[in-house]
Amino acid sequence: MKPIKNPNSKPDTNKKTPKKRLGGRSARIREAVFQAVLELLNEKGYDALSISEVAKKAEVHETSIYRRWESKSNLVIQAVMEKSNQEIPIPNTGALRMDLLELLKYASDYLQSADGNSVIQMAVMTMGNEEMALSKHSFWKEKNVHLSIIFERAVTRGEIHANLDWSLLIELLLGPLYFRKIMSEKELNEEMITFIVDTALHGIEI
Amino acid sequence: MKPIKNPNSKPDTNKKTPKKRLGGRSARIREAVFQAVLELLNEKGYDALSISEVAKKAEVHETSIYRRWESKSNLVIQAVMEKSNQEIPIPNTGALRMDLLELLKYASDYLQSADGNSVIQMAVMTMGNEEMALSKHSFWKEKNVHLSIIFERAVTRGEIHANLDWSLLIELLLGPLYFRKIMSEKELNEEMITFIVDTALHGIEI
DNA sequence: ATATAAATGCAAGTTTATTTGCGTTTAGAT
DNA sequence: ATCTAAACGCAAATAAACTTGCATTTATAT
Repeated sequence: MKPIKNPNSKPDTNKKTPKKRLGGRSARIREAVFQAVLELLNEKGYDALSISEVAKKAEVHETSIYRRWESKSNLVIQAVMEKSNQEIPIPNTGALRMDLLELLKYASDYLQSADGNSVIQMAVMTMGNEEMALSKHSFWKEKNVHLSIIFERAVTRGEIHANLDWSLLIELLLGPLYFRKIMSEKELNEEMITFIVDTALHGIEI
Repeated sequence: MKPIKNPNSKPDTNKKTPKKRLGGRSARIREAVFQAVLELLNEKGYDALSISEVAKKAEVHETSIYRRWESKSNLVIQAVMEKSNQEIPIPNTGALRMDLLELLKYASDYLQSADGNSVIQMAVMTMGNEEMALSKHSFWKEKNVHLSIIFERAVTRGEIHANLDWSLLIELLLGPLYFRKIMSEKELNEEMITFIVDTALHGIEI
């Protein structure tokens, strides 16, 4: 017999919220579904990705996906954000120029990988979504703070001025990579990286 | 993936080719549909946009849309590309720095408008689609060529070397704007534009 | 003006996406 | 070990997206 909710009952002030299941089968399904989403996203792009295909690839019933994630966009965003949560390795070569060359090499490889593709697609999808844009922004602020150590070390070594706005510099360095990746068919190669780093560093008067 | 039909493609040289109708009712419907697409794209975003809604808003039967544009993605990219086909006004102030400041100001305003939003969404949407990516790439190559006049004038004035790779420079200038627009909630302001232009110009040794 | 067939409208179809009801499995609590 | 209900699988229903055949309109060539 189905329990009937009494509309006159007092609101549940206790912390007796429904006990979510995070382990076991639920966790396995979550992983399998996210994995399938990322593979399909890279294979066919967001537009052509279908829930039923995800279900087939993850060997999960599609009803389960509909009930847990509500919509395709929500599902994809969850999958991509979890995947992109890995920390960026911060180079520490002892010289700013070399650090930046390594950083941009890493960023290029990433952008040209399946995961990088997904991250870009997700970033743009969330442009119109207030709530999801918030997560993305704070996510990027964290990355930004994380990258600042490169510039702090450079200040310590006396390579740059302490009052340099390094967040602007990061945008100047990474922006062109994203731009080329989105707009052009050209690869993100050594020549481009060198041009960006050297122009930027010379530009800020090193 | 579905075969893509491009209504804008030039008639081929074969004499037995069907004679396309470009004027009258066809043109009116085309305009009404594109207008509806752009409005709905800004209102609800790509994901939530449906052909039937477009048909209703444009007062056209949805069958006509399906037959002419084949797919949602194709329809949207055609509409956005036509809209973004307005030529970029090329500044001609007599000095490269001022030209670039004006160019980036224009690009910023555009990126922060409804149309700019659509263009970015489309650009990313088409990353996974071979055929559509081609249109986008040649579209951007044209823009690139169009922008080159700024640098040709600067060479004539002796402001930069003739062998400067200005397509790389364009990526360095515009990339950061796109990057901030996609990843951050910060506005594309004067400070950023000045930083980009001055760092770039100083970087390439003006 | 007339003829031709391209483009559209309309009324069906079909196929894919999404929801719902219900029985089964199982994570987490006692 | 046992109990409870969250999460799942399955089948069947509904809704939305897309297609097709045919009649009508109309852009364009003659």
